[in-house]
Amino acid sequence: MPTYPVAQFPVAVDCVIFGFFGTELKVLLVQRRFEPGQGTWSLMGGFVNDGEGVEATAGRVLRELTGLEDVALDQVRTFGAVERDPGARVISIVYSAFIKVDANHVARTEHHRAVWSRVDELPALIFDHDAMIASALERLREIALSRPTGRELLPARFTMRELQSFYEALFSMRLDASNFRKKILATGILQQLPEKDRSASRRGAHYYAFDKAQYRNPKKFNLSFYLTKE
Amino acid sequence: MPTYPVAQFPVAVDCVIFGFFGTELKVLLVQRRFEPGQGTWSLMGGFVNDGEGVEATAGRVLRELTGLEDVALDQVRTFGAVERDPGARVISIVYSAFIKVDANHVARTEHHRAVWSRVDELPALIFDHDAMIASALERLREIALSRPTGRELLPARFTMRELQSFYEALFSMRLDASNFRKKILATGILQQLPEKDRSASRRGAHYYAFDKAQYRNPKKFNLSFYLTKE
DNA sequence: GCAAAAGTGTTAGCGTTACACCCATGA
DNA sequence: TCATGGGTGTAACGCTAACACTTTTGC
Repeated sequence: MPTYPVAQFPVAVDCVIFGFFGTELKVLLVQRRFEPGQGTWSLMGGFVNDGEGVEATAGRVLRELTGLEDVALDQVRTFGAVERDPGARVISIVYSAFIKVDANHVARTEHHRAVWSRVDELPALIFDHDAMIASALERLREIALSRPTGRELLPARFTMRELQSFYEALFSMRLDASNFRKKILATGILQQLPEKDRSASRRGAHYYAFDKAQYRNPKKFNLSFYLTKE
Repeated sequence: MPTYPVAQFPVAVDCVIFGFFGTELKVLLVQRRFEPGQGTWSLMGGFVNDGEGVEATAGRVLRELTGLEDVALDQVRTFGAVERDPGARVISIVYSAFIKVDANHVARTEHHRAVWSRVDELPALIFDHDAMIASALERLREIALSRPTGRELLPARFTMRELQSFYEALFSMRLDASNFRKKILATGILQQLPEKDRSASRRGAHYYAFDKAQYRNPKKFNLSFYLTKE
């Protein structure tokens, strides 16, 4: 450290938690529990503690809200404008996480009065949390074009239509089912399972799962999504 | 702010300053001026002051080192591991900047004992500054594939070969001159100037400049660089 | 048989790579 | 005139978008 005195700040971590619900991409919002802005919709956040790495803070925040452990967290961006929080100068590091929604953490999220909100229909949010979500979404889109994505958001097995719906929700575009199938199968990241889902059609749709090895290291992966209609 | 006490930390900004020298992409390194690690090679950095946005801190750091104003700064990533600086818990936000090297700031950089170092031949660096540079470089590569890049690094006018050399240095690959020319011209971001550079060939190579309007908003921009040889 | 979704096949066209070839000019 | 880098042309190929078509099966 230099010899002159150095200013110090509270450092927060805010988490953009994504979930996928059939055809809708959503983020988890909570109602802020203290002033300023108590009761306003907000991302789940927390302050970095002494002796705690910021990634660990993000993990703790996620665990508090959802009970989930060992969830991959991606650092998105840091927001450090002077006036971003009118109550105090807080520098906030945004992380994003992708979770599969199930009954286990519903009780916890309800305790925090958390709700899932569609990313394209967000309510008014506190501070710069709308920009935080926009950054996280932009990053997610970039990632989804350059490497396999969705394993953390989709159930263990899923139909081709469900996977397509995920990409359609992410990019807000309709994709051609035939071409989507060929492109995604060509990457080799999917394994076809013997079982079928018969809920949506007479014929039934094969379930797929991500191929663990190929997912990490796909031979070929250059999805380019051009919108087909709408 | 919550009712319980919240830890506070010094927050630093470290700048990865890129420069392009003919065929070599370099970063500006300084010798650290205080302990721990005084004298070790390091990125230029500074601490965020009270009432100063982190982007402003980055601007100040860059100005101190180079004298340059109004340089575009990109936030790269925040490094917040507990032990990253053994002297004190410091959370550091990394910014990158691209500058055109000229005589004006050489005096300043010399005052800081700064040197330009090739990105592929970096000396031992303090703390996690090697990871910071790696992150900045990775980001720069991503950006260069998705939108016009190089205006901040190249001189006001440049030959096609120089532009190609920039991409070759950035991606460490040789590109086919004929195809590079066609691809980059197809984006419409270049204006051919009437003057020629006769230093490298008998015939002379046209100078080009970036078209201001097209650079911001190119009609078509999907450079995909496949290496041709080596 | 029919409807409805799953899944396959085909074609035209575009964009790319690789490389041959022409151009301009100072020495 | 020749060497040198600048610049143009082009053929083969791969990939994509669009969409027609076949399959399966409960009703």
